[in-house]
Amino acid sequence: MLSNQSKYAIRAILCLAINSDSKKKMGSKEIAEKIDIPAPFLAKIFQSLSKAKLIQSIKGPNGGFYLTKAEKQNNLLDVIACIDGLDKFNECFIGLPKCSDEYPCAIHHIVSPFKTKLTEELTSKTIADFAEETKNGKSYIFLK
Amino acid sequence: MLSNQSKYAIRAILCLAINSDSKKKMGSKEIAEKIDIPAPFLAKIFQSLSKAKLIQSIKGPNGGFYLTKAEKQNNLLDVIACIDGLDKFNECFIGLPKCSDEYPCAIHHIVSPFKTKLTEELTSKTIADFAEETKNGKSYIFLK
DNA sequence: TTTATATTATGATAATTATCATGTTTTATA
DNA sequence: TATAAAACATGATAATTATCATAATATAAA
Repeated sequence: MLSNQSKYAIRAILCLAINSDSKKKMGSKEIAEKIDIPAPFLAKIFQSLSKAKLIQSIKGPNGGFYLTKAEKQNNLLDVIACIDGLDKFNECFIGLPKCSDEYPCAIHHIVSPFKTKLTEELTSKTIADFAEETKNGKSYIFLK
Repeated sequence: MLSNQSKYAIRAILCLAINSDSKKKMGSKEIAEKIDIPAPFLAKIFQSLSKAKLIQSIKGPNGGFYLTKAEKQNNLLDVIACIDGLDKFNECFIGLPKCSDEYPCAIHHIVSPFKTKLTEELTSKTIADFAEETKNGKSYIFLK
């Protein structure tokens, strides 16, 4: 349902949301180390996110990545859409090319409400919201 | 969460449950064509299922695959466990190596109840149950 | 006992995804 | 203006997954 790339992107962007702003940028290596994922891979992911205007990237000394206030108001489905595309996210759980409420797969009635709920959560809550929860110790983005 | 192999395995074993018994076996090619998946790949999947005693395979002329009554009482999580293993099925949605009720990821509270429910459905309902629903037109295993 | 049919077993190829490495460009600052 | 620190861009490698092909084995029936 999600590629590793998307998973990493979500964790990384939450990390940025928590620790960065225009005055306090972060290097991709620093973040990669923090959330324990391969650094060059994250660099590549950040390029995609940057092109899609989901994160800020500043070159040169004291450069790095950060999120503007506006960008912290984006949601996580934007991130998934940017990396994986939404087709992958929406595909049928047991791989039917067409699976719908009208012609459902065997477990559609379980998966469908979940996906609805998840999609709602991933669109209605902002990155800032998720970051806040993590700050408050309600959830985590790295666990060794 | 599920590999293509598991997805195919589920659809194929349901196809078997619906169309086969000890007197009416099915060839793997026939099934592959019916549910529109690559035939040699299904043959490989059937080997695994056969070794795990989840399906019957009879060699020679008029041979083929089928499910005994007992095998129709198995559940779909057995199939997933056989092909992917349960680790893959249970892994965190955003890839945290350790994600639990105590130390949850950002969306654990959504994913966790879903997984509980899905696991329950996939263990409590038998293959025969799912097959019955498909026979009754309540769900589908192939849709072009 | 031979033959045809079907699975079994194994390995080769292809495609995708993930990871790593390198050189280029940008830009703040000394 | 030179330098160094950082992202950018690109491509190479590795690992995993999916797909395809072929030879071996088993067995019912002629």
